[in-house]
Amino acid sequence: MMEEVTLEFFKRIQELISRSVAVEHLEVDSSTILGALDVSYSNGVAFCGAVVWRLSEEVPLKKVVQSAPVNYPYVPGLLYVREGPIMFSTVRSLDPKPSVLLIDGHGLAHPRRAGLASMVGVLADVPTIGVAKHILFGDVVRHNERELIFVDDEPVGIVCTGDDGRTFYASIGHRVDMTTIIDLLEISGWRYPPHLSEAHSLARSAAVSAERSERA
DNA sequence: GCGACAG
DNA sequence: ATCTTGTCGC
Repeated sequence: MMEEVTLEFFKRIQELISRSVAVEHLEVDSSTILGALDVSYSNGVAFCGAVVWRLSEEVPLKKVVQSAPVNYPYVPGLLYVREGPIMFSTVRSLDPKPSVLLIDGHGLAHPRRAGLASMVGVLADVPTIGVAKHILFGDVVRHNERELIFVDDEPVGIVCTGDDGRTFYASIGHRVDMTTIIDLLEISGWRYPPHLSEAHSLARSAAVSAERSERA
């Protein structure tokens, strides 16, 4: 558990960074370079898996894994403290630089409007979209045929249910708008982004192989 | 005070 | 997230 003063400190940073979040339209087409990030853990070490794709292709352009010791516990609302640093480092190592990043977590659908996706997006100056498996904050409202997530009476995300019945939550991270998110989900057939599934298995397998070499 | 709570 | 146990499908 973190000290109260430490929690307040990290929350204050979040509030300031949230003011720098830009909501603007980003065009996505077949030439878009899409990146996906996820983190796995093993024995106190975090492994960040990153996969880069050309939206028009079915095979990733590049796969990268970075690892670093875990320095902070998971605290709801402060995931960025735990996963932000290694994601930030991994994003900077990406070449080519993705035109937009999918990040495992929320963006503006957050009590301080600055989830992991927004924090990484602003700090790395890269467009980001947060994609989480569970809701953290915001009001889900039916709007025509879709379920939108509202924060401060503003639509910041959308609730989706893939063909497999699994629900996920996509929200604005940085430098994208709802149209960008909807366009991207449309292209993916409204199912959980396979790019993130790939990043997850990449990070997980890195963690598992690290466990094996440690036991040996 | 109690329940909720990304990963 | 991770760990553990049990069931299902290829």
